[in-house]
Amino acid sequence: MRELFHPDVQQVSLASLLYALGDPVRLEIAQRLAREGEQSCSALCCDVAKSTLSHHFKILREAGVVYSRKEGTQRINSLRKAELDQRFPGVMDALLAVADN
Amino acid sequence: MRELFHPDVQQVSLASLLYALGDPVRLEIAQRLAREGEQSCSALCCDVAKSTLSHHFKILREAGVVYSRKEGTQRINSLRKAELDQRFPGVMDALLAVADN
DNA sequence: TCATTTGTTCGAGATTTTCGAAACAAAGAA
DNA sequence: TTCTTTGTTTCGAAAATCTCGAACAAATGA
Repeated sequence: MRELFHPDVQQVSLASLLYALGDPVRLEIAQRLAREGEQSCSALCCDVAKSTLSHHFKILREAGVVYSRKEGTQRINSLRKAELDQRFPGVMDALLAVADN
Repeated sequence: MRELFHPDVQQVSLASLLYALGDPVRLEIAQRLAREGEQSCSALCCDVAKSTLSHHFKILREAGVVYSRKEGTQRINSLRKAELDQRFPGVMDALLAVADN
C-alpha cells in the first residue's frame, strides 16, 4: 500500500468540505470517527462494497476530513479535527452536535 | 408559474443539507441570501445558464434551504434561517461565519 | 515460501450533473 | 390583445460520480 495524499486543510474550500460530508455514508464515517476515535476502514464497514468504501475514504481524505496512516496491513483513520477547527471554526462542532438526527 | 414544493425542514436530513450546500454556486447563493436578504433569481445571477440556475434553486428548495415566493413575474428567494436554526442548531451560523474563505 | 488479511486500483455499467437551446407559463405593460 | 420579462421545464449530449466485482499490492503469519 502506497502512502496516500493528504492536502493542506488550509487550501480546502468550504464547498469541498460540505460536498465530502454531503453523503450519508461519508457523514456517518466522520461522525463515528469523532465519537469513537480513530479506527480502521474495516471497523467502519457499512453495507457497501469494499471498493466503494475505499472510494468514500478517498473523497474524505482529499477534502481534508480524514487522515489515514498505515499500520500493518491496516489503515487507521482519524478525523483531522484540530486542523478543521482552525480552518473552519465552529463548523465541525456544530455538525457533530447535530449529527444524531 | 406554478407554486413550488417546499418540504418541512424537520424532515430534511443533515446529509441533504450538506449536499445542497456542497456546491460553489449553491453555497454562494445561500451566503448572499443571508447577507443581502431576500432577492430574485436574476439578482443573484451568477455566470451559469438560466436553466442551471433554476436547477440549483430546485435543489436548495428541496433541501429546505430556500423559500421562493411569487411576486409578479419574479420569484423572491429567502433563506429559511429560523427553521434551519431550529432543525440544525448552530450549523448555519457556523457555516455563514466561515463562508468568506 | 505460500496463504491470509486489509485496502487500493481498474474497468464497466448506471446514475447524476451540467449546459445550451427551445418551449412553456404567468404576470405586467404597451 | 400583443409584447416583454422572469423563471420553470424538457430535450439531448458531454462530463462527472457512484457502485460493484475482479485484480493487484503490501504486510503478517503459518
